[in-house]
Amino acid sequence: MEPLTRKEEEVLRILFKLERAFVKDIIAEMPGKKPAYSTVSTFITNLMKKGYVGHEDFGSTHRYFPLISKEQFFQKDLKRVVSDFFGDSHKALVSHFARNKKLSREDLEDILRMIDEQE
Amino acid sequence: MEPLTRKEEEVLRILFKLERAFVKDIIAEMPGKKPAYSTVSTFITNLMKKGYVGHEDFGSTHRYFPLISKEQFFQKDLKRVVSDFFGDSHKALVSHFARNKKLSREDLEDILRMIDEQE
DNA sequence: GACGTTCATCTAAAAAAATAGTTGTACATC
DNA sequence: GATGTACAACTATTTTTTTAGATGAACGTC
Repeated sequence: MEPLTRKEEEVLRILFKLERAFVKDIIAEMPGKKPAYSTVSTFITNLMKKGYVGHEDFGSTHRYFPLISKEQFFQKDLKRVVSDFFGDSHKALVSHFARNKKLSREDLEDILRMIDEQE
Repeated sequence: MEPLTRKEEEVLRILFKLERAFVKDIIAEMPGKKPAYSTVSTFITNLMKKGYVGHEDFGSTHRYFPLISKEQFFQKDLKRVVSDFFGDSHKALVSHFARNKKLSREDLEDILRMIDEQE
């Protein structure tokens, strides 16, 4: 799939968050100084050309939504973090969270139970 | 800290991997069509100006190394994945790994033991 | 049905990023 | 000490990205 520029990515992330949105909704979600309507509109057009975004007609205006899943989109980031930072060890990543108190004993026990049920 | 361009990031990631490297080592690590020496050299210069990279003299040449930790650098990616993809739940991320068989029961049990020892 | 508003689309401009040529110096070799 | 090589530093060019103005259509409203 064609790579995205930074701004295109930013818009797509907002679209994941909003699920479905008009251009003005996207602008509202953008932090700091708001870009011009046509600027954001250009990003959307590019995202559509590249196949990441679709739209549905809503009167004479369009409502946009992502065509790929969050999972697909974040996979490359996740992979990179796991491979480059944690040396390809998922376990190392989980340990990191546990050490930094982002995960409790209870959370992990819940997940173990989930594994058991799966089997 | 000043943001990096895509290529600058790429070079910094290679530098994390190699730990210490000459320009030619970095080029060797770059996939696909190799850029000119001076191109990579420019990226390094930018990384130095922005404070991400340092160098030590080695005869008349330089050996470069990262000035920030991997952890610092990957933190923003990790945060983004956890917040945007897993809705700020570290547990959701770990469950995801478990479901996709990236983590075994044994791994999780090891980590639980680690938590116990910590207390 | 004229007038204002909202929006998509087209086009163009400005800014930033990527790329590499050139130059001068240090060092090795013969 | 002339010649060649390797490299840093500087500069310039090309390409890509970001940005937004202009235009015209659709729609509401008075």
